[in-house]
Amino acid sequence: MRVLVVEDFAVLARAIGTGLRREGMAVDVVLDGDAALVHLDATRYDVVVLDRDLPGVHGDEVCRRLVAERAETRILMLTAAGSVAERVEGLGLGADDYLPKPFDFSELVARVRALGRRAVAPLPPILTRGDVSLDPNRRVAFRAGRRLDLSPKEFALLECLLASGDRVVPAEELLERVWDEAADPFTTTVKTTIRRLRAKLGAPPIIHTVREGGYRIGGAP
Amino acid sequence: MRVLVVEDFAVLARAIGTGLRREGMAVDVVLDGDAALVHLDATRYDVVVLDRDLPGVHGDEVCRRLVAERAETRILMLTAAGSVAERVEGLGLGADDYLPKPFDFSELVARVRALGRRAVAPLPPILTRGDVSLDPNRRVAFRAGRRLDLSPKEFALLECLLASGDRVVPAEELLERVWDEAADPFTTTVKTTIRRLRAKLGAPPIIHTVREGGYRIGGAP
DNA sequence: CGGCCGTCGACACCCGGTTGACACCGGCCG
DNA sequence: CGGCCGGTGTCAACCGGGTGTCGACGGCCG
Repeated sequence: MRVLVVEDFAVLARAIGTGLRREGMAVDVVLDGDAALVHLDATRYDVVVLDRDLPGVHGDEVCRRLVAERAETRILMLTAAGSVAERVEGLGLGADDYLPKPFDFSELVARVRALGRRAVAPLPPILTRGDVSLDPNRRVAFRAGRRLDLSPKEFALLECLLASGDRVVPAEELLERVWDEAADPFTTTVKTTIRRLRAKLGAPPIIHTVREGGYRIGGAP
Repeated sequence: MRVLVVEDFAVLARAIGTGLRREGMAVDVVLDGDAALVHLDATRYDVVVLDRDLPGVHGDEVCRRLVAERAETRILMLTAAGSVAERVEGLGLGADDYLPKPFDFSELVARVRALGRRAVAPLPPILTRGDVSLDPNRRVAFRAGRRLDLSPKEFALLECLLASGDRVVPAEELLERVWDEAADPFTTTVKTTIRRLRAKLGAPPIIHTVREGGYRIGGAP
């Protein structure tokens, strides 16, 4: 885990740096806001430990820039006085956590580590087939990087096809899985929805029809 | 956060219930061990406030069952006498914390909240998504640096959405987590509260609606 | 004790996307 | 050549979700 420590009080900065290194982190230490910005431009950090009161560029400003440009970097802000007002301000700037001085070193370690853990993306259970992908949790689907705007039925249909791999799914099964109600077996709604889904998926065609069999997504035509 | 209060002294039980609700928690109250077991089978609670001396099934027994079956639920045990021996016993049964009667109500709140935080994960205390941030401990929330003045329900709803990351949260799940079991499934309170929350969050919209799916906060529209 | 205010949940209503039926077309295959 | 399966165009009804409003409840303060 890469950590940047921004703290103008040199003794404290050094202590934090060596302490975090002893915990197995890769730590850079800088003493003012300007140096912080230079380092932040050059390197991707997982966590920034940021003193609020800095000479030169103020900690708040560093924080603001960081939030705007590097959404993936987590910020632990150190504030001098433990006043509620100050904490509130730091929060409003987009810091992910704050720690009032003086603090216990073990607490700093725990919080930096917690932030680092959050930095790594959680497991994404995403269905993919060719250039089509679908995230059931976020309820979004993409084709070739472009986001698809799907209605609920279209989404469920696509999800069902993707979940079936390259198997041919009979229309009757789709009806049963997507329209879980008492499905009128003579309905034309599956083919209608397939049509609209195809239109939104665009070219080249990726939902193939197997005559008398059903539908299959991706793979060979 | 969902809390179950198990306390046979009805006046105290009621008081604890309303007090915790005022703190924004979804609270169910039962008066004996049998009812507790029924509720615990039916619902997933984050924290159980458990009186040790219960008519019917004893608190210790409830605790034992709970530890065995629901590792993710935290237990705060209330005991009459504050003897060390009792405390040791309670903890030995797997309770996560212990509070001797009589107790100060603010301490109860603090401990329940601490347990609730621990229940999810050792997540950093501040939830952030885009330019919205929220501190569950201090009960404050911000958008773009401006403090939001939220009612308890609005706060709990926002907290729940933020804690769910970019997952789509079904309205039914929100109802279950933010409101308590008196929840009539046909209620319109979720959409009403969502509306008021949106109004307070202001522009640009950050709570997205997924038709037939639920609500999702932040990320792409 | 009484009135004021914030909260919260219920209706009633509105709106626009979604959906599914119908009619028709076109091509593959017997 | 004709039947049949599946694609297409169109359209009206529907439904899910947003909005305005009101009344109940409870806390707080005079």
